[in-house]
Amino acid sequence: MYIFDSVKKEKVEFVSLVPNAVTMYVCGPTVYDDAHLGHARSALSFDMLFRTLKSLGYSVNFIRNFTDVDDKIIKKMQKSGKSLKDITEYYIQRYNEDMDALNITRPTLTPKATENLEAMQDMIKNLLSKNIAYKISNGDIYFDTAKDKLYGKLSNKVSDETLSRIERVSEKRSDKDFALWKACHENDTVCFDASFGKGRPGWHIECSAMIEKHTKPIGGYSIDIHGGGADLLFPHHENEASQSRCATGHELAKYWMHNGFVQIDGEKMSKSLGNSFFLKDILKVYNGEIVRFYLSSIHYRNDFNFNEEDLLNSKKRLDKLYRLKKRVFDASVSKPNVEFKKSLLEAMSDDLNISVALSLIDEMIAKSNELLDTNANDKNVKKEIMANIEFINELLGFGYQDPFSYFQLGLNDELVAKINSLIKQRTDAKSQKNFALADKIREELKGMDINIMDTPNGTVWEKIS
RNA sequence: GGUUCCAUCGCCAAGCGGUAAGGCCGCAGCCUGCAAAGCUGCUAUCCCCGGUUCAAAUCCGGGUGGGACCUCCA
Repeated sequence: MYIFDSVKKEKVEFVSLVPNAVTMYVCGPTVYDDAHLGHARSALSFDMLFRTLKSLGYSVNFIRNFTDVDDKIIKKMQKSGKSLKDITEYYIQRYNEDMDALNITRPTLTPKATENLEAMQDMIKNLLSKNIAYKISNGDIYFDTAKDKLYGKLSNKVSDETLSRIERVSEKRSDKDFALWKACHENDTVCFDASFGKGRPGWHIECSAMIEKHTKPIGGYSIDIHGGGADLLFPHHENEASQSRCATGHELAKYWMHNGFVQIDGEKMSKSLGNSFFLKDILKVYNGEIVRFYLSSIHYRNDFNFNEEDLLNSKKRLDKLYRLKKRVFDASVSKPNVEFKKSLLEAMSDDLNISVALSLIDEMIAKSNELLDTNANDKNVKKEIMANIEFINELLGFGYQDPFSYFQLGLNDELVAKINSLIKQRTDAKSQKNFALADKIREELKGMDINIMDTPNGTVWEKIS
């Protein structure tokens, strides 16, 4: 397995801390709103890593957190009058629903910040006792970045210019110091007790504390892989790495991986620009698997430019897989083709090279169709093809639907009945050599986005686009 | 301003020093009543200029043009 380490900035061979086992931690969402395309991309990227590692035989401990205490959530509380728990539980459920729709595997552990306050407080106490953290007059506790000689080595991004952009708090020892604990003020509703004063945790401390709590350090590292969106490298991951290093004496992660951003029609997607695409809006129009296939079709480190035209094009590629599946649907599953399985796994083992993987699948589809053209009833051929598709699903997470219902997505019973009736009429017309009428009916179906195909076993149809 | 990534066929997109994968679109053929689907074949010398090398889309230098991060963000 080779992965691109975004700290070393090069592709490196992955060697797990413990043989045959991997611990990976990915920064999850702050749950104050519905999940957008960016959340999907991140989850999808690491889902594919998760699946690939498992297929390679590793037992994988995959942790992804929920940030369920945060200023943005508090703002939402004030606006809506709802409780913190009402808001976060709702959006956690929404997040899970949306990710499930994309067939994203649930991590082995999904800790919440509010359920790990003790671990955070322990780490803050630890840092205070070492005089690496300090309290200012309003009660806030800051991390003293000057105490960590390695601060900045992760993102390589801490210049004076950069610092001038970070929020200035006069009592901070240095502008780069960041909050570990934000003290309660008179009107604050979200307050947790701690020996060093009531308050709530800063953002960065939660990941460090949860990793520390849920994993066992080995070989100088807490975990094998730490992942997240490209924007998190600085300051979030820099700060995480620094506070963990200072608190525990060892490094946080052996490898760091960051997924690229999603743009919409060439524009950056962000809350402030107001062009944020919620997953739920897309899922109303397109089946989750189609969205998954599209979003995963480009290498995880590249920027992804989302647009509907490309989505529709990528769907055509997935259609071909399902047409093949239709041809073998009645076969049981045997073992996948050895060469195919090996090459697919090899592609994904090369820093998740999905493009090569997809081209291998296209190749398999063409070969299989050819085989079926000449050996239509060879059970062993069919079984192997089914097994190939099954393996694609295991490794890449698509191809799992019933092939017939896949081509009927978005249709209700009434429409299906009408389509079948039209096809019957056309078949009758054909048998009477009334091709003019048959073609007219075909046109009518096409107007309904229905494609028909005459096969030796009768006329079959598909919903297109 | 600092840091950083990228530029490959009409569109999407691999490639990581050894002579340009794949998909969409298009064209031709087989198949078909005609189609559709499927199969087969065809379609690029890699933004520009230098350099290193027997050999560069791939490495180095310089341009040009985009993007991202540096503020909450996946």
